[in-house]
Amino acid sequence: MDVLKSEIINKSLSPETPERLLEAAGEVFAEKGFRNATIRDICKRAGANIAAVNYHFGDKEHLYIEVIKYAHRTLVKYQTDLGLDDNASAEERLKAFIMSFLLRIHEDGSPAWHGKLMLRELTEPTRALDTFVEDTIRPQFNLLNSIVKEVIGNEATIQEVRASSFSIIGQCLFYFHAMPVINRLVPQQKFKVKDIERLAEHISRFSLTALRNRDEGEEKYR
Amino acid sequence: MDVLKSEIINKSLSPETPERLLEAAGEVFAEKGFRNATIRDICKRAGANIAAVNYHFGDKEHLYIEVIKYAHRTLVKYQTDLGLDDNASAEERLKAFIMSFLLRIHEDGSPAWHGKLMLRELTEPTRALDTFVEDTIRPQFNLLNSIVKEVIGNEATIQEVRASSFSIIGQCLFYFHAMPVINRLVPQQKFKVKDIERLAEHISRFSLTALRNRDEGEEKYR
DNA sequence: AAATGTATCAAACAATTGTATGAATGTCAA
DNA sequence: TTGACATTCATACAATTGTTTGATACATTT
Repeated sequence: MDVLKSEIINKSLSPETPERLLEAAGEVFAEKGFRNATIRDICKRAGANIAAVNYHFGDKEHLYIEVIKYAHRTLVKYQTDLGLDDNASAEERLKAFIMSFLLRIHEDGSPAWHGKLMLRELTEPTRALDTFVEDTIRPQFNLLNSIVKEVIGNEATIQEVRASSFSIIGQCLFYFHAMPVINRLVPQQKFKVKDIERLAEHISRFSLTALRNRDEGEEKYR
Repeated sequence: MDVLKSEIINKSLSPETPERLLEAAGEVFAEKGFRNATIRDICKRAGANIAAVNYHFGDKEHLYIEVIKYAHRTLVKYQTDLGLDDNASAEERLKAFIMSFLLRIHEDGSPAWHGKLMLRELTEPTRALDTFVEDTIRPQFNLLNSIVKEVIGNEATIQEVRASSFSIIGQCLFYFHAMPVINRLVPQQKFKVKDIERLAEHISRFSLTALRNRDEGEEKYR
């Protein structure tokens, strides 16, 4: 409603329904997956008619593609502002990266479905994954790689850097993928913002000590 | 009704069709998920009639439950024999654990669908997850915890031990969850048995150095 | 006011789904 | 053989799905 004023300048007069459809479809797709999501459910949540999807987006698949784009659009807003100064050390930047990663994935706030949808694309990829990897994931991966390389030192091979990055991402993603199992294994553990911070602390410590003492492991195992 | 009775009493008479159904259903469920899997597809792969599922298992949901049990039955066979002697060090046991974990998850052999099905249960749990956690996952988790505690030392709190175990499992699971993304990020990387071994080597090194130098991280961050 | 084009609506369509049914086939004991 | 039983088969059914259609309401322009 607030943004309606600025949007009116553009072409058509009804920007509301498509946006409501995108938001509702995002929730449903994230929750049920592409095929289990029904157009009727989406339209019902959006307060729109059953024919609205076909009218505004053509068909279900095109709606999904637009949802992915929509999610990507709002995700890039989040991931830029880490709030750390330019001359921060690699260690600090790594910790900020992990914290940001965890928060972005674990948000219970308004755009909660973005993360779930991303997870679905990771696990059961659709045609949308290719552009998703190139536009969203690879930049993040490159950023993490550069941080890791700086912590390890310049003697690290690209393979070692990548493997270490995967180790870090894997630790973060675990708390997202395996949530139902975690809740059953350790029922008393909660995941409020405070706990996420503690989690980021642990992963940072774990990873940083592993990276800094890499030479020790090397001489031990080579 | 009499379906269950007959299934129990003389299973020696016609063990073929139910078993073929379980095997085919395992593949399809793992590949498509519960709701996207069609009975027609399952029966077709099993070389059985469309009515076979309803006859032998009642309905689709009971078939799924039996598939989970069936998968669990064959999984426990794999996970016991790690092939390490009794007086092995904690470090060696950790490495063996990781290697076994990765191999079990990454097998391209005959029972390839067990892992995928497990992943589906992790991500989108059904009623079968509860018993699955208690019977299969928790014992493994306890085993890993004991190993980690031995590496760190007795001064470690239970929370630290658990978090470290999660860090290790997370690294392993990542190469299972995010495979489509990994293939796009690093297309040249292959995952033959040889590569799995190298992977286990990396995760072991990464985790062991993190665990052994835990005190360093502590004084740095506390 | 009339005309035009856009958006929404209820209803119906064809395809696919899980499930049920009754006949046909096979098996084995009496 | 006959008869009882378990199994398999083709077919049908009801429910749900994505999609289409034609009528209707609304806003802007002529």
